[in-house]
Amino acid sequence: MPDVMPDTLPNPSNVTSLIDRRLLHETVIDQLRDLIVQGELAPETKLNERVLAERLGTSRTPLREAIKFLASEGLVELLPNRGAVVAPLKPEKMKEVFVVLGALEALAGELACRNANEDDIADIRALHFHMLAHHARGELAQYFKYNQQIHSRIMDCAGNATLTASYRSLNAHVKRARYLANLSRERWDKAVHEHGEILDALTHRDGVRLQALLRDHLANKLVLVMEALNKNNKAEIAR
Amino acid sequence: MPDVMPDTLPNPSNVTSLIDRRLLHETVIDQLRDLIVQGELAPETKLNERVLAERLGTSRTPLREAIKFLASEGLVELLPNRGAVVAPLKPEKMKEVFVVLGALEALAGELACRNANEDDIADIRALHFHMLAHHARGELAQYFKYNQQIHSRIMDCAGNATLTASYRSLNAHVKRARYLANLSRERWDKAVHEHGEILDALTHRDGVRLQALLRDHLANKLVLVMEALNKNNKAEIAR
DNA sequence: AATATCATGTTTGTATACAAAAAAGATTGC
DNA sequence: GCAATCTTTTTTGTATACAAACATGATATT
Repeated sequence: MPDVMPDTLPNPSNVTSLIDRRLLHETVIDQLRDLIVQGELAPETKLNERVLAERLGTSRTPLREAIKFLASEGLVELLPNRGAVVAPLKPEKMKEVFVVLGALEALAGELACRNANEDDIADIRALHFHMLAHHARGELAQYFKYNQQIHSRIMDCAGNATLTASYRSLNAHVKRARYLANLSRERWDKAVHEHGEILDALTHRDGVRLQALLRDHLANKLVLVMEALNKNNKAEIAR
Repeated sequence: MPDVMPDTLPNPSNVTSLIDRRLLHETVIDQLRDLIVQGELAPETKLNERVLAERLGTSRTPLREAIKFLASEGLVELLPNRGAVVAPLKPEKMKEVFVVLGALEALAGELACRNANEDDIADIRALHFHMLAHHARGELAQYFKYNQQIHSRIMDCAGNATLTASYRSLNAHVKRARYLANLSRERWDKAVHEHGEILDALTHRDGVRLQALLRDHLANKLVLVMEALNKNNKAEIAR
């Protein structure tokens, strides 16, 4: 039969094809988002288009498109005729975000208790014990990683992509604050304990309890972030 | 020697300068969003950049930025190397959106019962009776307008701008489906009755009850939209 | 010297030009 | 006559060029 394999290596000369290949301007969006979320671009930093474009190895046009995209996510703010800045990390805004995230996570917990299958829960349990190990060794970065994964997996178990997208978008704001939260051992232990209860509620598919636990867990996290933000603010004022 | 009046009437030929003047590309975002939400640009319509730019009286660059912005809101979908299309109106997606909206409105109701002042509630009551009047006269468009305003005002009373933003973004999807919902008198009467209870719960600041009512109200609305969507789908298949 | 006005430079906003990819159409081989 | 490939055309993606707005620094006048 015919078929001469029409699509073997159609673009061998493309420089970026080695790694990216078919993702194009979305790369810029992800790169810029990472810079902001990881704090490399601090809150209120002016986004100079020429400089940033050069840094990301692209031109102003795709960068501006990425900026507009992230503006809709709330990570950057657009100033008419004055460009864009990284969205400020205001305590007031943080409170708002946490309240909404609380509702979204509570919903996810409820849905997850209904929809998760046993394999899902086994995966989450595995993540939980990884997290415990890193907690025991005091490895904060690794702990955070598994912590995030657990919450993400619960979110995924809810089986609602729209919910997941909203969660991700709002959670990006929280992630930005994470790097400045100085976790005391006491608080840390408490958070870990809460996670134990969360896993337990999920295991028993106790949706009502899981909702309450997730809400409380988030409220406690808010306290941490607020303390860190206030300390940060004071330091800035004293400067 | 000074000055030959360099900037007198720099753009006398600019057509749009008469009205807009200082709002710039955000105009394009709003225009495009309206076109999509009002159904002028039907779901799955390919967004031809040249044509659309001409239609909106601008160039491709600002239009593309607007498209990226709306992509983040979920109103358009980006196809790599193939441009963008108006996001399809899938029943599955609608279900998801309504579930999340339910959680957001419930949260808003709870917060509104705590934070609203008496003037706020009086305003909402006024809107409610306007809505009743239009319902009595069978004026659907006007009814929808006041209906939307009531829900928006409750949202505002929650005093959480982040919550409001998330709500607006998701609600845009629902608005798109509205124009095809063929409301029977029976259903319509039921929705109006529910609104009466909602107002009552708010008046008595019964947060728990208001939450439940808003969730139910939304669930009923979902049923309507789903029926309309299914009918629409069947019509398309039969076509 | 202080302030106001002007001049310069930088940055954003928009339009256009160019390149790569996809779609549509024509041509050739079977 | 049909199908597959090649060509042409359209459309997207990116870069650049130009114009308006903003910021900044200098000059002049009181």
